[in-house]
Amino acid sequence: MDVALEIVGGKWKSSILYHLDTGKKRTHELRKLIPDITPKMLTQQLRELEKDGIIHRIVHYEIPPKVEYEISEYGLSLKTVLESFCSWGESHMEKIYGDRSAFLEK
Amino acid sequence: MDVALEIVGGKWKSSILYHLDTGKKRTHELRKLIPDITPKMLTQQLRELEKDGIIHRIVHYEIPPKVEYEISEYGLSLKTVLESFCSWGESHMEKIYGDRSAFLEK
DNA sequence: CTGCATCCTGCTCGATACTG
DNA sequence: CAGTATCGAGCAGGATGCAG
Repeated sequence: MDVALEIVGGKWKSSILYHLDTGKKRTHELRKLIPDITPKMLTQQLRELEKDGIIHRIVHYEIPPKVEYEISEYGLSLKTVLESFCSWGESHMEKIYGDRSAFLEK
Repeated sequence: MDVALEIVGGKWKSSILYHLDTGKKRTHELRKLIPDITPKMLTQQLRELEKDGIIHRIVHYEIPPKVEYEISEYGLSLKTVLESFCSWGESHMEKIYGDRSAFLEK
């Protein structure tokens, strides 16, 4: 349990995984998709996910640099679990706040 | 997602839920089951779980005091999700460390 | 464009001692 | 037995500036 939490527990990891689910993404694309994340945190969380084998880091040696990230095959096994976890969170949220907008106003 | 993480994210909540799964427990029983937890943290985490509607707090007004905690009906819906999440963590752990003992030595 | 290094802040959690 | 209060440490996370 703790092991699993360490992997998804980072403040931004769920967001990153959520967006990578749509397909391979470049670093800058992720920044736009997650506006509030700082470059540092993005890199840091990506490194951790990579270290855990959840995502792949694909470096293209060009000028300007180009780096892409995608969910690994192993990461896909996590995705399934995360989805059920996430949908529980959603229904819980609705129970508490009535609807999503009320929460976002926080 | 973040909503769900806030609920299970506490350092001890998963342990507490795990033990309460076996049935109603008194405060002191939980302390024995989770030796490293301090009284403060136990109470704090229990209060948060109670606030989120995951567990029930049953107070018996006696001398000496007697308080019991049990998983609520709503908490049961979380349990299912947690179990799949947890078993993913276990298989991940085995992939990384080979087996459990290697992890516990950390 | 991408990523690292540095410094700093805030929150979570731990230790300890105390009340009803 | 159950819970609270206070203090302090550690670490994840934010801001900023620099490098390849």
